[in-house]
Parts: sequence; C-alpha cells; structure tokens
Amino acid sequence: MRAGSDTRTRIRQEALRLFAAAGGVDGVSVRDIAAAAGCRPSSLYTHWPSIDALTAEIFTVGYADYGRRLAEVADGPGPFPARLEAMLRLICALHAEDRTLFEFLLLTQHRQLAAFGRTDANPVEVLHRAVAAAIESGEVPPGDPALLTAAIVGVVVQAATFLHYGRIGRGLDAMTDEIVALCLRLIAAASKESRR
Amino acid sequence: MRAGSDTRTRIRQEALRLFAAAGGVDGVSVRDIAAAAGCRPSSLYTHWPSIDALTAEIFTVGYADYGRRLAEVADGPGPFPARLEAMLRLICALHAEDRTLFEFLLLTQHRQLAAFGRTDANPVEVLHRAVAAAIESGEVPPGDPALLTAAIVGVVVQAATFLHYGRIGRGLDAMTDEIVALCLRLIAAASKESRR
DNA sequence: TGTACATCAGTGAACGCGCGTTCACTGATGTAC
DNA sequence: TGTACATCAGTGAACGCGCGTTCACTGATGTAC
Repeated sequence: MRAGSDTRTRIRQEALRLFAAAGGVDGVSVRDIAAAAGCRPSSLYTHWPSIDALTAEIFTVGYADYGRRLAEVADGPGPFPARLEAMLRLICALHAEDRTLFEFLLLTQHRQLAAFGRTDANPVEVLHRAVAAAIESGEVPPGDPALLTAAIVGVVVQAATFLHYGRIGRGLDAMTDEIVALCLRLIAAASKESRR
Repeated sequence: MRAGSDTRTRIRQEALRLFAAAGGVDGVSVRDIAAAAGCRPSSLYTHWPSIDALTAEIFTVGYADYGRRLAEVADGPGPFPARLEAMLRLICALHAEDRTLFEFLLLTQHRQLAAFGRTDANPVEVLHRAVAAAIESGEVPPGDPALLTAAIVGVVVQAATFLHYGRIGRGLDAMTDEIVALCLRLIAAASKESRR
C-alpha cells in the first residue's frame, strides 16, 4: 500500500459538499466532482465502480450511522418524553457538527422553491406574514415568527431548510431548547387528541 | 383559431403527472412527456419555448394560485388560531382535490430516501419504532404511530410525504382534524415557551 | 356551393452537447535480492 | 547500497448515449370570394 494518497477522501468530501450545495445529486457531474477534488474524472473509477456507487456510499454510510446513533438513544432506558428530548438534542448536535452531511441527507429538495424565490404568493411567506402579524397584534406572544412558521410546517426538517436558505440566522444547535419544547408539546397534544 | 386541439393541455397535465410521480423534474425528459401526451417531442416547442418554460409555468401558476387562496384565509378577519385552522383545512382540502399538483409543489425531494428504502437504520423508522413502543407501553396514549412520527418531523409536509410513499393509507383530508389539533397545540406551546 | 389560399398545430430527421464510463498508458512508490 | 522489477493510483483520449432543441415540412382546418 502506498503512502497516504488522499484522493479517495477528497473525492468523497467534495462530492458531499457539492451535493449539499446543489440540494441533491442531480446537476452534479463526475467532471464537477473531479474538478473540485483536483483530479481527473477517470480517477473516480479507481475507487468506485460508478458515480451511483459513490453517492450510495456517502448516503448509506451517513444515513446508517445517523440512524444507529439515534437508535442508541431511542432504544435506551427511561420514559419516552426524555428519550424524545435526547433524540432531538442529538439531531440538533449532529446538524451543528456536520451540517454538510445533514443537509445532504435531509435536503435533497427545494430547487424549485429556490428558483421561485421569495414572493408574496409563496405559501410559506403567506403563513409567515400571518404569524408575524399575530405576534405583532399580541394574539401570539413574542418570538421569532420565522421559527414559529417553520415549526408549523415541519419543526426540525423545515427549520433546517430555512437555515439552508438563509431565512434563519441561527443554527439548529442554537434552537435546540425551542425545538425540544415544541416537540414535547406535540406529543402531549397527540395524547389528548387520541382520547376524545 | 382551430377547433379545440387539446395537445397543449395534455402536455401540461402529463408533465405534471410525471413530475409528481418522479418526485421532481429531474429524470423526466421531453421525450417522456411527449410519449405520455401522445405527441412528438418537437410538439412541445409549438407551445413553450423550452422545457424550463413549461416546468416554470406549471410550478409558478400552481404555486401562486395556492398562495393566493391561502392568503385570502390568512389575511381575513378573526383571531389567529381560527385563521390558522382554516388555512390547515384549506391545505388538506387542496391536497385531496389535486394531489398531483400538491405533490409536485411540495415533494420535489426524497429520491434518495426511496432508494435507501425502509431499513432499521432509517432515522424515521427509528423514531417510528420509538413512538410505536411508547404507545404500546402506555407512555403515550393510543393513536396512529406513523401519524405521530410524521407530526414530529413535519406535521403537514411530512404527513404528505408519508402518504406519497404509502406508509399512511389515509389522505390528508381524512387527517384534517388531527393536523389542526397538533398545530393548535404547537402555537399554544410556542406562546408559553416564548414567555419564560 | 366550390375553389384557392392562409393559417398553424404537429411532424420527422437531425444537430451539438455534456453525460457516465472505458481502457491502454504513465510514472511514482514499494519490494526483492 | 544499487539495480531490476512489481504495484497501482491517477491520466488522457475517446466511446456511445440520451438530452434539449431546431427547422423545413405536412396536412387538416378556417377564410375569402
């Protein structure tokens, strides 16, 4: 074996970075990856049989690892609400720790939304305005309207999406307590709802 | 003007159907759309200057219309919780009314998730098991564990995603009351949270 | 009503392009003796 | 230590393919008189 040639590692890293930036694997070519990694397109085939094998490796390894760490908490001892809170804190920590991987795993979407931009007809924008107005009028107490809107649409995932597009300036790690509180409320609400 | 040639309409409809089925515009070619619409690829250019113009028309028109209908409710009179409930009921009704358009607008994602499949390492599956276990153990009262899991990850959007992949057998319209209750809980929780 | 012409949705063949991939090769590094 | 050989990561040119798109055309339909 040769002394540490890091081309394989660089290809994997740059591919992940490009996929996360593009919001998916489409639109990122072998030539793009090679250029970013500082090698030739054919070098990729020294390490993987195809581009699909590379993307599958990145996704499967990352996803499985993420699932495994989550399972450790989920399957552990203690009451469910405490484990849910621990899972949420883990997810927020993972996002802060490796945002590129997190976004690649969760945000393969949203090219259309990005192309459409922020207009008044954007449903999310409509809801955001309604929330902001409700907060201003005192119907809903003070808070970050963008965060509350994201919570309604999708709590963790939607918050990560808003962060990805720069509508929220704080990382998921800075919002951990609020995400935990919202989700704990959700399970309490579900309990009451299912009893009626 | 000629007697109603419906090729233009068929191209638009079939393109939308294919985009929704593929979970995005990538992987759907002009040839695919033409074949589904029963015409030749070149016919598309009689009606649109490019494939991008067609996708932009479908997305922009659908998205703007969706946003407009939502804005009518959001900007109407009455207290915020009632307007939020009305918006959620409208969204669920829109999903039931034109699921293809709804999915095209919201679910441009998830090809990677589909390729990865349902394994034990899937984070969503991990959470689902934890929720199901919590329900079985009585820590969380009876209810649809898949629905509760979807609620935590993303309430409306995530529920629509699960429905898209067949993990939930009921339409959003059949879940409207539960979605409303969950989101009303979310805003109540947000109120208390922001006061501390 | 009949004929000549205009319109224009749709056709069919072809285009240039970027894609993923192949493969004979190079040349730096490691090993044998 | 020096020489001959083996290994193998990385190269460069080329491939076939499907993509979006073009354009001269066809032929059914509508209009003028």
